[in-house]
Amino acid sequence: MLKLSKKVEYGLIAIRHIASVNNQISTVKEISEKYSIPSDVLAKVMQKLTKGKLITSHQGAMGGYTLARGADQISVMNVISVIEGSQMGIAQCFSEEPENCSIYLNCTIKNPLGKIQHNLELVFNSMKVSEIV
Amino acid sequence: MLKLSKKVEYGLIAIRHIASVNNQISTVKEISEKYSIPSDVLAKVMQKLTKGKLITSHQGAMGGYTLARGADQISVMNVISVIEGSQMGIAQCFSEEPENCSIYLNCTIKNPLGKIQHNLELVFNSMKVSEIV
DNA sequence: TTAAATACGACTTGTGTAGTCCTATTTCAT
DNA sequence: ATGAAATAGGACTACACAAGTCGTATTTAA
Ligand code: SF4
Ligand code: SF4
Repeated sequence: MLKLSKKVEYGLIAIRHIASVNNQISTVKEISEKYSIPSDVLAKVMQKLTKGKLITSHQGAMGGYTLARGADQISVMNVISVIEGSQMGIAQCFSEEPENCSIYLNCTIKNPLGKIQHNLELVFNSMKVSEIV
Repeated sequence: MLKLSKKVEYGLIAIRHIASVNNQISTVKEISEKYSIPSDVLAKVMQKLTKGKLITSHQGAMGGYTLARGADQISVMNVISVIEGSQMGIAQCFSEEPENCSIYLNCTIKNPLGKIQHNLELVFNSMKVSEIV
């Protein structure tokens, strides 16, 4: 609970790695071996990051990945959103239809939790990959 | 991912409720009906909050629960810790033995994630139940 | 003595996480 | 052309956790 998924961690490690080698093209094999990450899992993470336009893929032999923008313009929140495929929500009613929560109408904590949600967004948005290198 | 559990939400709703009726004794039945919470689930949540000394139980007929301290001295973090039974950790290495993570030695993001962890703790610690009433 | 309440363990069901396996496609280099 | 190196992506398994249900024991006021 309240834990980042391994996929997100792998994504952060990979992006930070590419930034650390000055945005030179990097492969899944290279990264997975260097950080002991299962290559199949990392491969799918990279594909999601590509679809999310955080990195750019270069297919074929001698291919790999490079960053799609500066490391100072990629936040932890960006990585979370792209990999999870949805907005981060501290409670059900923030990430899906509020009506899905059977308690919604009687709920007395959604507003205060909204404040917490907002503060968490500030934290994740303000931490950029460039600070991690 | 990064979502509070229903147990925690139920705990917050219950504690807020007791505070809202000026710390008068309140029963599981009363709270579960008022907020449409499954009573069995709420019952176990209340037992955990009791063991965690956030609320006090009064057994037997005419029994129920009251707060064990002022609503301004119960934080959202307190509720999370007591109900989850462990410290909140944004990554495995913050809530259990770091060695459990097979990547730990090669991990390049644990320090930056530590900063995020610290900021999240600030957010959850600063929000008190008294602000929710 | 009875009824109302908490205490607590066992169980089921559903969802999500992490990882594996297999195949297709793209592209560079020979 | 061909083969090797790389990304693309679907199908599947194993496991852990979340949420809820059920049954029973214990406590205590009236
Ligand atoms: S409505 Fe209340 S209970 Fe339902 S998800 Fe939002 S916060 Fe949680
Ligand atoms: S060590 Fe790195 S990868 Fe392992 S849990 Fe901590 S942060 Fe996540």
